[in-house]
Amino acid sequence: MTEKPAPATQAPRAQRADAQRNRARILQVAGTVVAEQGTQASLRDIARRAGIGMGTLYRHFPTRDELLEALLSQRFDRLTATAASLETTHSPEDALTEWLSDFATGVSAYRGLAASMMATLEDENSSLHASCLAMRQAAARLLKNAQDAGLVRPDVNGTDLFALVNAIGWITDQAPSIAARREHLISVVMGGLKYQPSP
Amino acid sequence: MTEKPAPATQAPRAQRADAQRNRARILQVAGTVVAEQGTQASLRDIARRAGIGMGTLYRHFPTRDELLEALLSQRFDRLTATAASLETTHSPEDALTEWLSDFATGVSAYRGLAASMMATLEDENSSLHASCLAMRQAAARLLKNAQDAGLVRPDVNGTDLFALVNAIGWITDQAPSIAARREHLISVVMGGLKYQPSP
DNA sequence: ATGTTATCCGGAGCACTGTTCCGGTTGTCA
DNA sequence: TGACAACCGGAACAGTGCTCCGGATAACAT
Repeated sequence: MTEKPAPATQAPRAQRADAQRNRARILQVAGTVVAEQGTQASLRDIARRAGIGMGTLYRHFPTRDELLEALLSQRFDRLTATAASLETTHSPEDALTEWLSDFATGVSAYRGLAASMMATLEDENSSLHASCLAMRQAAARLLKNAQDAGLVRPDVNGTDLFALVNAIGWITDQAPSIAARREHLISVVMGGLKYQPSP
Repeated sequence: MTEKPAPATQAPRAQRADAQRNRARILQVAGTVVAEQGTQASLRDIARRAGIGMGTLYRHFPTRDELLEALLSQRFDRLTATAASLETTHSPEDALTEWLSDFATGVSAYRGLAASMMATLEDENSSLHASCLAMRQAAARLLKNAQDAGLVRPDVNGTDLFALVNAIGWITDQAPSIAARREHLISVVMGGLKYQPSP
């Protein structure tokens, strides 16, 4: 067998400067294009407008999800942190209400974002899956607090909550006339979450 | 001006037999394929499996919506009739509840159906738009009856209702784990519709 | 039975998509 | 200064929706 002459832990070369430049440029352009066209934006278009080739884009982000993840991870992390913060500073009811409103606003940042998140819910290989999980768990804590305080139906779980809010997020980027009623629709669903003793 | 020598109302030739055969075959195959792949099924695939060319398919159904409309119109009409019937035979609350459950079942018939309906909500040129409208209006009547009886929040309109049910329909074909909780999610939203006096 | 012709058929073609692959270039380190 | 791994960019492939048109043919008139 031919052994490597190099040391056991072969240190990989540092990332080249042009690679760093390209990655940054891709992210910058992708932010613009996704804001324009939604999460289903043409990858070829992103590459073209960034002045690079398809190969370059795919090497940096082998998957659309990985590109989205790079664009959205800060947003997710912020929402996770906000949940933890609200948990200590607000009442269970206010914390949940406020966080959901915050989340719903974020979902509307990019058209198609709700669909992208749902698509990766059960795909553990997706990058978005990982970054969503922490956020979902943080939200589930807020939910549980509200349930323990008797303010929310006990038969709703974290996945239900996530699904409902994403459903609202999705429906509101189907038609402008519905987007205008987003807050209203959220209030209806929130009312449905509230605990209702059987008559 | 050159007048037509033919009679004033020039009778068009009868539709050819092969055209009728092809149309029927397209509908049959489209039903199968859409059941398999959802409303975004490949039109080329439908044509191929029907043993016809793309031109034939597009002449019979110039738009995907027109094909869907042909597949779904009976379903829509039935839901409209059901609404009218329930209005006379059931209490306002039961009528609304039962109809929504019926509608929600229908939305799950084809994957992507909720998205297709929403996409044509504001596109008056779409065939689905027309066939949906009567159904939506019938549903709006049920809603109004329930509101007049003080059973549903008065600030919900027919579009809100349609949006909410479609949102549930959409979310349930995003992931199997959520589809399993469809009835549950519907009950939460229904709870939110119920009138809640301010505390 | 035969001829005319409107109607219909089917696929080639266009512009687009996501994704893979590879020959040539270039930055980096010895 | 060289060597070479890392990197670049685009060609290529298979798929999509949709349009267009030369040729086949069913329905009608004679």
